[in-house]
Amino acid sequence: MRETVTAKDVAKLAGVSQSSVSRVYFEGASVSEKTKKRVLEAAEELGYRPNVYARSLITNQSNIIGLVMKGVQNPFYAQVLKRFSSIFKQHGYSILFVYTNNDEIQKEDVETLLNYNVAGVVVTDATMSFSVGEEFKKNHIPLVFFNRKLGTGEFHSVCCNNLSASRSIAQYLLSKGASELVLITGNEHTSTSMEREKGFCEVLDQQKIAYRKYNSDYTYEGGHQTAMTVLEGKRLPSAFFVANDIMALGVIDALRKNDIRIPQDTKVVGFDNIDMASWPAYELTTWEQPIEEMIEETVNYLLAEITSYTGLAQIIEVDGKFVERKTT
Amino acid sequence: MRETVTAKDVAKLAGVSQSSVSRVYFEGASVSEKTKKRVLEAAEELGYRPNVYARSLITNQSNIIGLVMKGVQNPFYAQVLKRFSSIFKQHGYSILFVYTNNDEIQKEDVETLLNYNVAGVVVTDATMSFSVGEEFKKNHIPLVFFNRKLGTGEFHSVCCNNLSASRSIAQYLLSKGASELVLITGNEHTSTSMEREKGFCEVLDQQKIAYRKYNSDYTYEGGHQTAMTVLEGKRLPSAFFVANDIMALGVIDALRKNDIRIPQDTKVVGFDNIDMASWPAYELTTWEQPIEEMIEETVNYLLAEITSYTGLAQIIEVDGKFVERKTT
DNA sequence: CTCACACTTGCATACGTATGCAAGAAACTC
DNA sequence: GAGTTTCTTGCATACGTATGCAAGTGTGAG
Repeated sequence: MRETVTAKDVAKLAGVSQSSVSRVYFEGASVSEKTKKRVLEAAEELGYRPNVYARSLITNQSNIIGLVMKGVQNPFYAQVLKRFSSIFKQHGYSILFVYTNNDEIQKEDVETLLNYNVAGVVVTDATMSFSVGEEFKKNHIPLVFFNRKLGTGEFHSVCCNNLSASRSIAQYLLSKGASELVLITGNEHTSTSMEREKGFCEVLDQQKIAYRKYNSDYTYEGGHQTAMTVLEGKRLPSAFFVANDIMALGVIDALRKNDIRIPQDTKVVGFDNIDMASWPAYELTTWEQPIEEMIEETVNYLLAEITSYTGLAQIIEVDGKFVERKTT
Repeated sequence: MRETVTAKDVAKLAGVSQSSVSRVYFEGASVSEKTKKRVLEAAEELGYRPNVYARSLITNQSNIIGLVMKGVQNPFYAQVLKRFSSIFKQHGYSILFVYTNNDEIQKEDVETLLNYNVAGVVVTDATMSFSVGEEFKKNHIPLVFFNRKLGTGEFHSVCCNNLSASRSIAQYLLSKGASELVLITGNEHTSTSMEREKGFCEVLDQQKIAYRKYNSDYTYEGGHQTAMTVLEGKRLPSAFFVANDIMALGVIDALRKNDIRIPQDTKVVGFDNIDMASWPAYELTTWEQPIEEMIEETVNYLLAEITSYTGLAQIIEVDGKFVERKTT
């Protein structure tokens, strides 16, 4: 039923050995131009494609990048997915997409990645235990935490400089005369949430400005719900700092539902600068994460580690920039 | 560096043959409970995981589903991605995510899918040439067009009943007293766009209602831009039918920018019922595509075809339902 | 022409698993 | 207990490729 064309078939047609066929398709092997040409012609005629499984079996390598993601529905990560897929394809890698329901990456997911002997792994918004990270290290599989950190430098990580960003945001809000603030964080176990909280609160504490903190979950619904809860309290805060944009949109809609005018009655600042933040319906002031730069850093590191594994980890923080719009 | 534990190692420790180990991990092979237990214990102790590449090499099968997608940034497809990943994982399949930049799926992408000998393929919003579809058929790889059609029944397809849906929408708008309409389509080469146009226009033609048609691209920016173009004309249409929600949001924002009140001055109807359609900022009237049902149909077909390939194709159309909100 | 060297090629084998076959063990029938 | 059937197991081999090794080819220097 399925006529598999093997290197042997091509060899026969081209009048060479199977080894030579193999060498034609193997980067860096030594073949003469003449046989290369003959092999390629024969391959073309037969419709030969090297069998990735046989190849991976023997080389113990693959051209697959594992991409672990949870919040696909957050436009920020949708864009991240798109860019990673696009760039890795250019470099000849395919994407094994691993969706994690739970916050923490499951053992099952890790096994999948190990089973396919992925060339590298990008973990985006899923959290991961230390031991799982070690598992990859043990297998010499390069790993990057994208927009997350784990531990204290044991693993490679590419992030926005959340600390300085959230400090800037706090200072900006204070300069606008905000007096009583509300902070809405994302999943409290994530480094991004903790850092954005830390930088923000540091400044406020220092200036002895009162603030309330609410914990949410990085989703629109979460932001919306949390804002509703905030509004149950008597006092309307003078500004909201929301740990990501999609939650911020939920907050804005909740405020509007309560006929609270933005930015007159209160202000809202998000984080990410997703496309929607610039939509006329929201015009959200936010902090732009430099996605392209972050992705480039991630890809470069992974490709380098794939070529020659060192296991050296570094925490790379890129700045991004403040984007002022109409919610402040 | 990488200590690979093989079935042979497990066999030695368990005091059985490699074949027996293999049989323990192979669905449906005959092994006694006793040896099964011993093998599993030995495997546990050594940390054995069957090598997928060796397995695929010999069985000529894989546990990979290829998912081809373009508009990841459209929340509709983000949700589709999430659901497919989740469900296929439950059935023991991994997802090879293939992002296509171009409208049409590239030869390169097809080769990737064939190289990995995917168990099945789901093509969502990418268009595909007939010959490419035949390629999969030739290799007995089940293929589903999700929310798209190709040809006239040669390939399996799961769609919303676009024709009847868009007819209903037209009738609804007429019942609301709309007199001069605007239709904004998506990518004009896609079956969804053509069908939604056809159903809509059929009704209008029949009733001799005037309408203008504009071609756009299924994105927010496209919808926004197209609406701006529409508004350059002198007459404001009494209603817009926009071929998907994300474009419709762009249309709404464009209308608002021009101080046009919805639904008083004009009305807007979308298609998909993405989460954002229900957000207070938009409250978009739309047609709900029954994602869960469509996904279930797709998965069932694929799983059945994977178990036993027939190559029989069917066009499955599910109804969905009208969701009336505040833009009409 | 000889020798040394670089380059190219084929042979044989290995990667880790699945599976047909035959033999052995076990269970069951009469 | 003998005969029959079912279940279980090990042996050997195959899947399609990469690669060490040795042999072959060609090139250039002297």
